Amino acid sequence: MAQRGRRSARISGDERQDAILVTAEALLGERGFDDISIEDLARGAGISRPTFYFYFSSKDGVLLALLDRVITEVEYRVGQLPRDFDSDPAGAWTRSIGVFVEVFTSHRGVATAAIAGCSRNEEVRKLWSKSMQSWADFSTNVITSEQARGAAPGGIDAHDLAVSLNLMNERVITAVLNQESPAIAGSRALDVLSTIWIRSIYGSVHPGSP
Amino acid sequence: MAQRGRRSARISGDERQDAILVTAEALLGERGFDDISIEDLARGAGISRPTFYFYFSSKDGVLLALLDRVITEVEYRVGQLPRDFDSDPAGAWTRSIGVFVEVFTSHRGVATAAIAGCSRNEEVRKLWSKSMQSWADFSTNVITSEQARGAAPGGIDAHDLAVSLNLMNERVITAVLNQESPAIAGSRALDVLSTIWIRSIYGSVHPGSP
DNA sequence: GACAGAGTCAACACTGTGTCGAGAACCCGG
DNA sequence: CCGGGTTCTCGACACAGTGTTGACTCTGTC
Repeated sequence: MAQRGRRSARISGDERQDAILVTAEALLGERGFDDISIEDLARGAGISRPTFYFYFSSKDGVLLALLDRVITEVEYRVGQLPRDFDSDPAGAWTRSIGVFVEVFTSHRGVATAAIAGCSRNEEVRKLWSKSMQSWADFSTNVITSEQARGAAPGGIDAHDLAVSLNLMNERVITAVLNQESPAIAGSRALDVLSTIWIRSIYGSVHPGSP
Repeated sequence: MAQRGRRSARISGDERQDAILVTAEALLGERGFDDISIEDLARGAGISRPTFYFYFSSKDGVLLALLDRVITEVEYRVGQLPRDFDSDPAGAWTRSIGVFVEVFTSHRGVATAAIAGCSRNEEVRKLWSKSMQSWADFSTNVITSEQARGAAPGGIDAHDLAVSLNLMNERVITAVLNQESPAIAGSRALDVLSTIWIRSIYGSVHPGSP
């Protein structure tokens, strides 16, 4: 059955759609989103420019699809993590932040294009902000319960703290990925970020030790 | 001498240049940079589109000039501040951060357009990164000396910490100005940011008390 | 073997950017 | 007051990129 006839005379729609995504992610690895035209994507996928519009309504539609996959990967990997904030707070925070660092690093082009795209496109902004919101909510809950059990001091609203720290992560990671200056060394990013999270949540250098 | 003759028959070049800047800042108050065309700027300044190019080489040139003025204002106001980090660390940090919050808030449109523009334009990026670098260097020096005099604990590189906190400020302030979600309330921003700075620099909730 | 639908693309319309070259207004020394 | 350089102005053009339209070609199905 495999390969009925000689070959599928025409490449299927799904393959084409995928070819566009693959081309886009590849091109995003070598240049910025703005320097990629729809023509480039179409050519890379072996179709003409108008045909591109059969699969995506715009260049941003492609970015949206790519971003969606990256976010799903983060959600999945964070979901796999143990929730041992009360037994090992420092380790638990570090592991969560580590997922972001790793996933965004392995999809550098998509991550930077998507975050830059937030200022330009409504839908990209919506999708990204939805995720940021869910991560911030998760952090808020953990911080609130750490404050409730007396492990973390009050003096700051848990939600404000959670949002600010998540925004910091976003910005610091983008700076690293873009090789901006100033930025910090990629190899130290995780360490630096978790230190700041822990110090500002627990108000002390070594939390957890009773 | 005032108003020699009847009036300058033609408006001077400097006035035109200024009219463009004024128009740009006004329009940035009501819509995003991408939604403003060179035509809009020219019309606002009472000139034709080609004439615009006599004064600025592109739309980004205008943004660059506006950003430059904002940065100068921050530098000036930070320079006026007392440098009393050893007698009142919390207050000193809060006052510095407060300058950023105030100046960027009062030039909301320029600030958000410029920061978004970094991902698009080389020169805007250069200018912004130069300033970020100088603020990060300043913070690094203060943190280093706080660590040296034993007021702040080690365990984190002063420069890494300084850069990350400055990037956090940038991102949190932009989120507030853009009314993003998640973001924090503008009225609490200064408080939240300084709390995070102080906790992560001093590793404790109340620094300075010997 | 014709019909439906999925897929394809040449050609077009439009928007915005940037350039060119001809000219108008202005300034100053002679 | 005149001539010549400088500053300033804009109509007309060239161009790149986006998005649309309408006709055409497959491919599987009844």
